[in-house]
Amino acid sequence: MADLIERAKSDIDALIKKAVPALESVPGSVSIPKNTQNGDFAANHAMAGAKALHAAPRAIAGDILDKLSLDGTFFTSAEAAGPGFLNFRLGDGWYGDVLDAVKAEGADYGRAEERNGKRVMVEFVSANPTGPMTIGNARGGVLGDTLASVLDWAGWDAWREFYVNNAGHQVELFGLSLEARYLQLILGEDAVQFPDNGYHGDDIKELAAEIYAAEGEKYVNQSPEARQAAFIAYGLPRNIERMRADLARYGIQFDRWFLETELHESGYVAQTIDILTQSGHTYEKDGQLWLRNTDFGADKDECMRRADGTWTYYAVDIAYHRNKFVERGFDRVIDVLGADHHGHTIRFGRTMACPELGLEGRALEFLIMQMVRLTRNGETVKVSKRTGKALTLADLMDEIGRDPCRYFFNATPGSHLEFDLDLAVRQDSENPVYYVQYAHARICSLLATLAADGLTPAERADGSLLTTVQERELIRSLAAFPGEIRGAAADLDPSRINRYATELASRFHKFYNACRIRGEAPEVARARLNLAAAVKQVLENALGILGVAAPESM
RNA sequence: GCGCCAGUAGCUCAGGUGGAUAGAGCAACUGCCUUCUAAGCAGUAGGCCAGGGGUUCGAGUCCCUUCUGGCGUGCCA
Repeated sequence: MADLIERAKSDIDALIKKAVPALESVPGSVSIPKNTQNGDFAANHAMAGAKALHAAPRAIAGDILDKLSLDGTFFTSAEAAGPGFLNFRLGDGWYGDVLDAVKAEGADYGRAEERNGKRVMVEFVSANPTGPMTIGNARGGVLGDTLASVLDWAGWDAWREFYVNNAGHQVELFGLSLEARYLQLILGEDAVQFPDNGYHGDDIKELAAEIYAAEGEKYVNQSPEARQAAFIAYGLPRNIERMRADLARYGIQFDRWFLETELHESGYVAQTIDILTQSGHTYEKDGQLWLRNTDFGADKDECMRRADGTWTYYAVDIAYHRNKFVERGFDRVIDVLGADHHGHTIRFGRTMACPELGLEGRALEFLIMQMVRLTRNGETVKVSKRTGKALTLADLMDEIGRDPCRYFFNATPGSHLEFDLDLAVRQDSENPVYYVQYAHARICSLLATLAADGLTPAERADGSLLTTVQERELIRSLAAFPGEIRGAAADLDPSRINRYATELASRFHKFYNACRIRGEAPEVARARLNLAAAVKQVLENALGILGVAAPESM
């Protein structure tokens, strides 16, 4: 990977330490100043070393400058400024090198130079299969999917997994709801009471109607248990298939849909909890089995097995994570969860420390995202799958489409996200995704139009032909791409790529308005066209990570 | 009560491991298309970075505290 910003920074660090070896142990750093009048890079070594060297920062800076040699480097000047910064300015060669690197690496520009050989699982969405995907899943979907892409680009072997809770209370409720709707079709709506906590959505009614249409009244005289089991067996696969289809429209495909029932049927849950029992970390109370999670520093203990013999979610989750690490050997696991799960993540982290479980020290991380706040007319709207009033992901795809949705929901995970239902459609024109896509379409048009005039991009870049402020800032943005991917991976913040793409587009639009191509001297025109082509490439790479289309015209 | 996350322009939000004059979009106002896509660009205006202490050469950023909001503290997942 050609990360020319990183290389320039480490070059500066080395140059300074070579000039004044006493700074070798000083934690000086090189950064990019906000204001470009302060140079392209600023080093704070003189300030950081003031104490150790018992000298004023400006004096140290002067000493460094005296002994510094810039011959054969990327830099054309270095000067002391402000409280003791050393400001370095890049020469033409560096700018040309950036463009050549983009051209050389093409669709791989930004990727880590080599795979790290490690496998990371990103588990995300994992919605109950008791109804359609909702708007509540839109955020976790794009964050998880994009995070996996970012990790892949950063050198990891990324695996996308959807955990299907196809067992447990919610599924029972699903069966009861289907049963009620089915019987209501036959016996009349008033003759059958709908379960209190049942799923009220139309999708349940539709499934019940499907069953009735296919098999008639055959279930009326069966036992409730057999009937519910049959309806669950009918409904869940259909719901899962529908979720798969909805997510595919959203641009998300999983490597595996992991069924919770697998953990039950194989006896893996029992086996896992048995480890806890054998090692003395559990106790019985009122016919229930409890994990003494306080042993590991948690604020409370956790129920593992209910009095009726069924496993709790917590018990199954321990087994599932043991499966991820121990059975399947993932080096790292990242669970993308809503903020309403954060309490669980803290307590679960404690459980991981149980020595006998084999999960101690394993790299389990949580990407906690804050909730999406839905508003209408400025007021918060409460929606839930159970009441059947949730806006579905399919609705979103119909009304807004994939690209704006993926861009909109890929926002800083830690911040609340406001989604105004009234503005949902209008967001079309406001969404920055169009700003980015427009830049790409503009470049495509530019290249095509000028090719018709016989003008093609320069084969090799010459930085001395690209010297305006707009050209230089644009090239620096191109150079920043590899570092942005690394940062997004390190911070588990895929929304950084969104912001990067928006800034790159912005700098391109400024360049486009400031720098003409047609009518300029041929060398200049071809150099600028080469720059535009490089921007097109990096926009495609960034949009590819985001799962957003890069249209050739708009 | 305890725990986690947050509070930055009228609104929605950016502000790597502390750095030089806190940024962008929307909304408001002024300009720019007989030549490469105006879904664009240039400019004006808008701020006690919730309040108060502290750490140091230097704080939106780190520590303490108060206030406000969201979420959790289910044998739901």
